[in-house]
Amino acid sequence: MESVLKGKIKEAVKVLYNSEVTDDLIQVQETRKDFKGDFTLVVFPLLRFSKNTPEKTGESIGNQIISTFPAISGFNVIKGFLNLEISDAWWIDYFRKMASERDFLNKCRVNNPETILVEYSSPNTNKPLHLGHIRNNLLGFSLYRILSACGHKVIKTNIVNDRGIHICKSMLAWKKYGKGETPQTSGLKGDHLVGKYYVLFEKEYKLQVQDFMNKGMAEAEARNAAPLMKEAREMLLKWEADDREVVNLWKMMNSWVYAGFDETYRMLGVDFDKIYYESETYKTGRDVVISAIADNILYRNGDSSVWADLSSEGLDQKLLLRSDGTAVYMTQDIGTAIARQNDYGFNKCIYVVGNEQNYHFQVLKAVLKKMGYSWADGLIHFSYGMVELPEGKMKSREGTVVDADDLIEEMKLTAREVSLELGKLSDYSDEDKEDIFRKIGLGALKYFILKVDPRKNMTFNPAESIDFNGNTGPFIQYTYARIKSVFRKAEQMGIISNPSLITKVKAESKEIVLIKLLRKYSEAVSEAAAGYTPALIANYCYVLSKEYNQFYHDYSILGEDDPAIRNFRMELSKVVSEVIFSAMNLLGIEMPERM
RNA sequence: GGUUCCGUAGCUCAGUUGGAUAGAGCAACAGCCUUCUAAGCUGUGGGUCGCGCGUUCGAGUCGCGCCGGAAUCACCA
Repeated sequence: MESVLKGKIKEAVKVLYNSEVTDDLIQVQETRKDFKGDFTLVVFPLLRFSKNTPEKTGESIGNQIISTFPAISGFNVIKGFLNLEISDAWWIDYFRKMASERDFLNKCRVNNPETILVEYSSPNTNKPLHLGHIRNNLLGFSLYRILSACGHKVIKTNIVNDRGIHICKSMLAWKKYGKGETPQTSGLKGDHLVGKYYVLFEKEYKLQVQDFMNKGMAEAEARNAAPLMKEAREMLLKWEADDREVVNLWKMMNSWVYAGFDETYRMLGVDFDKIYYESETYKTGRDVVISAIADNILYRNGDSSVWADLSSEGLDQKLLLRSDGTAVYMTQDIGTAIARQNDYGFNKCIYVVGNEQNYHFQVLKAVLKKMGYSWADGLIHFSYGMVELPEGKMKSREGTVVDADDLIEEMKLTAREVSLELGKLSDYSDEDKEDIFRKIGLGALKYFILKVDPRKNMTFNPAESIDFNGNTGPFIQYTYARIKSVFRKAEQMGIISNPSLITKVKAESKEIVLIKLLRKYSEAVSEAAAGYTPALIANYCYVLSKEYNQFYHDYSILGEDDPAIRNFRMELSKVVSEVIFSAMNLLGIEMPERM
């Protein structure tokens, strides 16, 4: 419609002022709610052609268009804005096509699909997932759904940081103090069990450091000298030397962690197509780095450490191999990126990683390009903001970390409480009820996180539990469940709607507003994909739900006597429910049929 | 100190490529269930868009400078 309209305006300007206008001067936007009309032409840029006042210019163009374009039923001019009114008949006809063809779900498909890897989650194997990981996982998974909806081939991937000194710490503590404790014997989830020993290590280690410091040692020295740290380092060396006992312990404890993670992922409803392990990819990175020295791309320092000089790219010197030859984080990310390009030949690889690593990814890209990998242009750091508590950053040392499993459980409990209080599900089996509680609790959590612009830091206040009213997941789920309820009732009454029977009924303004909103769905998905912003879809869902609830409140659907109007309202409701379902699905949020 | 990001109502957040009188929710207060689900709907109050200058017919949005906050600048990950 906009492009047709722009064409007409262009014609009108030519007829009126004998001037060819470039497209960028024709600014058509949706008319603001508080004015009459559907589309608004901003006339200021056209004054140079009309050589007249904004009001007169608007009048002339409006008159010219209304006489040549039947879809326009009227217009008004306020200041420099020409508000064009589209006839209800046109909107209803538009809706009839939309409802009949049901093509609103894939209008956002691109012409040239790409192969895109989305990396998200990226946990360490020494502690359970927390709220920050939840944001990460939800963003990554939603991005996968959104890009897939646009027709891209998307591979969900994860990089597990399963090696290094941190995991040796948990292993060592378990060996020393664990007395053979397992998830089975303790009843603890595997990741929590391992996390417990990581915390225990830090606690004992701190005591040792303090002890040395009390004897007059400097802190840095004490940290190095503490026997626990020495032992952990020895363990790491043994691991790198493939020491059988250490490797077996490592495998066992990691398997506990993975079982724990899998459960959290299952609860969150996220999964992966391909998981990479740092323990496997760091070697590739190391080999590539070493061969790049021979090509003079990288250089070796006097102490035999290896560096990249990125000063010509406006960056700094970056270490890639330590003087003892071992790999750093950057090295393994180089290896992983190359492995992924070999495995999938991706056009883009999107890293869902917190904004604290902005510099890291700038360097990663620069190093790969320096090494001659032109595909490195396709590496994209989807940098999202931190989740903070009212008193600031979450700190594991101070025990202020919000545990993922706890939070999920809490959300389900709250959903149960609210639901039971409202008592609308009394005829459901316990199993069905629990499933609904889960959908609502998780829906509230996911929406709470995804509705915020990913780039921004966000605040989570544990004291005020996540809301179920207003701009929330359950509000949107409720809107959906209401529509479903209408159709259950319709079935009982034997009323069936049919999109092909939509005729030019007299529509209420709220109904036209809904049609306009539905029309914008694919646009919202495209924009969310282009800008990597699931929040746009969340906001779209809210606006649509809010508008529908007003309509629902003000008008009767099944109680409407005029069969044509009833049919139209039923179809309108049905398409709204389908769009809500589909949009929320892009956020990974499930919809209950009743609640 | 260098670089990057952020600053909108008491709180949590929206705000399209610069467009008209800056919007929601929560919290507070006042209403609406004999009717398709009240997890809803309606209304009231609440703002120096951090501050200043500039570009423009027009700036919450763009540029520059301050103020405030965050991240990063490791032979950590």
